[in-house]
Amino acid sequence: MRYHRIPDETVRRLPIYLRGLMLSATQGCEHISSKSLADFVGVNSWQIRKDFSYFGDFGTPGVGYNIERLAKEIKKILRLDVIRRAALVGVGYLGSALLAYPGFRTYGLDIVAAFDIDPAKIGSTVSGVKVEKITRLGTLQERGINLGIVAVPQGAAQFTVDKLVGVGVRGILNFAPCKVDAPRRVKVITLDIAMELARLPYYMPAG
Amino acid sequence: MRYHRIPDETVRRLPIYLRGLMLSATQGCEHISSKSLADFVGVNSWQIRKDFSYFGDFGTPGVGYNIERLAKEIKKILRLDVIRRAALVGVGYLGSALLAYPGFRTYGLDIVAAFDIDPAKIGSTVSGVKVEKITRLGTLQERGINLGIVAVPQGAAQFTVDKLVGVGVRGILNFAPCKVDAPRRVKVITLDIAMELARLPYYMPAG
DNA sequence: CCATGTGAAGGTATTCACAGCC
DNA sequence: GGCTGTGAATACCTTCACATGG
Repeated sequence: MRYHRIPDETVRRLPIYLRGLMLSATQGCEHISSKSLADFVGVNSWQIRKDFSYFGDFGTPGVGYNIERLAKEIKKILRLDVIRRAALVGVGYLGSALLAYPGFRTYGLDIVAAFDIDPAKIGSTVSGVKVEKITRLGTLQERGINLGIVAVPQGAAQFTVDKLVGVGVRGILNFAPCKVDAPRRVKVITLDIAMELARLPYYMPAG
Repeated sequence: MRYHRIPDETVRRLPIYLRGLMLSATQGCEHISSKSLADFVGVNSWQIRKDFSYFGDFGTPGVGYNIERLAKEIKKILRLDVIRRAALVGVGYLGSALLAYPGFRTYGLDIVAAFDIDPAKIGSTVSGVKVEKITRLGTLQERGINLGIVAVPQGAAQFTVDKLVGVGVRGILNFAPCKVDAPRRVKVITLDIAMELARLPYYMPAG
């Protein structure tokens, strides 16, 4: 089944696999079986094989998958093969935490610009990134930045998204706990942290 | 179809509905139609009606849903009808951001304790919560805390989860970018922020 | 007339089981 | 023997269409 559209759920898991592959690459092995990778990342081995089957034959029966080759392919599919430059809007507690977070580098993602509306913050440097006036968002395009991260209060979220869309951003990660609208050509992923915590009690049998 | 298990995907959406309902409650209306709620939260109206149908008849044909009654029911289903007390482990950038984040209160969730391993942080107060030595985790049970939030570096995540499980925590929100194991009676939700950003480029047509 | 609630249909994702290959 | 890749079976979720009720 070589040529097939990749299901969304598979795309969601690809970064997990990629992380697992990169980690096991540091341990000297050249190949990894779907079973070992399964133990590593917490996904069934048959699910892993099925997922990989959507985009080609990367495994060798009896041996496993070539770690480096597979990692490279996953990066290519996720379009992470080029370094991705992102801009952060909103340098509050959460924004500052994101600037300090080393995890983005794992995927070749880099937050290279930060914007805020608060004059007290503008001009300061947070985790090596200088905070700029929000009116300077217009410079994103010429700086090759097409990913936006929204970490502003709920009330400012739609306005911020509109601005980002206006300056050519193509993908937005929104941390504000609300629905935001954007043209279809711009992909928005909303990540509401409180919501995740909120569904935890449902799964706690009693008490 | 009155008595039916609620699908996981519906449970995932319940907090969205709850937020929408609480917000529209502040606008004076007593009832809301599935169509209006749909515009509000970004979910189809038929999906909303189907979701609500899993746990009872709350709507009145021709009128809509009673906002207060429905919100109360959703809270009950999610077990958010009692205030939930959570403990945070790891008061770094992300942990501090979580302590300052007002969004948890929306769902009746409250971070009432914080722990860290760094002597420089212990004893200090962050957003009104005193940072305690990690060895004091044993006091959670008597303080009625059964939710844990893990915001420690990857290398300390499994250790932290083990500790939390040991002191009777029943649900864990893990921000460390790795799989963590826990007994089946403890529900773990892992939220890897970088992973969400990592799948964004896939959906960006070109460039 | 308007909006809910729900069977039925359609689509998507997961799991299984095993043929095929190293 | 070990492990991949994949059709088939199953489970799950979404969408539709409309009967039912206020």
